[in-house]
Amino acid sequence: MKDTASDRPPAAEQTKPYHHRNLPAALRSAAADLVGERGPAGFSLREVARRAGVSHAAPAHHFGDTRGLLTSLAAEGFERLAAALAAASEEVDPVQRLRNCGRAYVNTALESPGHFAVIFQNDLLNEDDPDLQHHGTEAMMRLIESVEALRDEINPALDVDNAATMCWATMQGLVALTPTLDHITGEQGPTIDVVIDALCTLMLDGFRPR
Amino acid sequence: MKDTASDRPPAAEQTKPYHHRNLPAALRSAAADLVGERGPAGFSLREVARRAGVSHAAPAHHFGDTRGLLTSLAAEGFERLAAALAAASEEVDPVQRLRNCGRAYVNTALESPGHFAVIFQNDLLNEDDPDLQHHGTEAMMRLIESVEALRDEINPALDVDNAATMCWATMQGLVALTPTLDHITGEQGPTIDVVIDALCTLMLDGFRPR
DNA sequence: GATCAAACTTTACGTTGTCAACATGACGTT
DNA sequence: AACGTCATGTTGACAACGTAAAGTTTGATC
Repeated sequence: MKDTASDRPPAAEQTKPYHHRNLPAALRSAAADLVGERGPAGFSLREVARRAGVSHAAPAHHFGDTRGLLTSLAAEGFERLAAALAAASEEVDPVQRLRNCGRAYVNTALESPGHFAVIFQNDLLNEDDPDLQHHGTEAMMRLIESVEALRDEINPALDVDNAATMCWATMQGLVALTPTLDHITGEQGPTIDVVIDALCTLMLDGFRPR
Repeated sequence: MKDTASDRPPAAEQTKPYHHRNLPAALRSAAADLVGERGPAGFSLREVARRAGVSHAAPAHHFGDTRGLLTSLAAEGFERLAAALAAASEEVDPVQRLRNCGRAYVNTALESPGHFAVIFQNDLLNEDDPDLQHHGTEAMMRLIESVEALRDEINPALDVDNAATMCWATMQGLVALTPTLDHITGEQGPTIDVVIDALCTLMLDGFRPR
């Protein structure tokens, strides 16, 4: 029964902190997989523990409770988003830069479906968690910077906060609704890429002075 | 114990079908309240039954299981949305009409938070439910009709499906994200009404020919 | 090498969703 | 009017879940 935990004594690649090399990350990963497969409703702390190969009470020592784990997952999602937006912001042309941000948002969401399925579900999260707020504001700031660059380029009167909120809401709405709308209209909706580009064009035009 | 169910023998307004005058509707109402209070994660079949004053297994006879009840709730949400969009579509000016639809969407969402909290959570719903699909397509058709009217007025080349998807995604994204964004940015975000009107203006301008 | 705290397991308890069995009321048929 | 039938609602049971408490193992530090 106990050889399973000791059959790999060497393989010291990382500074294996304790028994498990990195349980919190493993649990986050398993949680992301599970939520990605079954959605937030199909999530179960015990199932996550099972997939990580630990007992059902192990997660509590790192995340406290279910909300703690999902909050950590959401924070990681914001972290990935912030990184993707930062990478997309290397483009010098402000117009192209915002378009890159739009693509980066949707790509990140599609690559991390488990993270983005919980990111805006406040009833599942500890909204006051410092990590969550930190990475959330970081992502928002990346977007705001891109909108500011756009303002400086095409329209000094552009309301940055307003425009950034519109961008974010539009992107997230698109990500969240596309499957439902496809199903409602009979799997026949327009491709998400097409809608994204159309939306970016529409917003960029709209942000210009009259 | 049994007088509570028989203290109102007359008052035969509706053709009270059986014991309870209308349990399915009462359960939907209780479910909407509960989801509105605690979010989908705080939902519980037994708690809903408790609030409706019936035993914990009563809902199963009408909705099968939890998914069945939430699916019915979502269908009712789409029904309300379709009705609101229909009312908003009485405006004759196509531009003002679409703006009305935007306001109607957000108002309906704010008036029925429980319904809209589950409407796009596919992991909670039976996506193939006939009622859900019926009212969902009905709502979508109302929106498409308004976009068609706009196309006929301002731009014959407008891609209606694309534009309608953009409108819907934008509105829902706004409704879903506003609380989170407010919290992230420190309760300081722009009012939702302002963002809505700005978004409508932006879209309407964007839908015009170059 | 003994000690201590962190990491993990085990056990236990209350709640939940769902199922089967049961009771009750309404309605049509004869 | 009696009866059978089915929809309606209740009761009891069971496995899975989240969480807390107590116990066990492991790594680090003195």
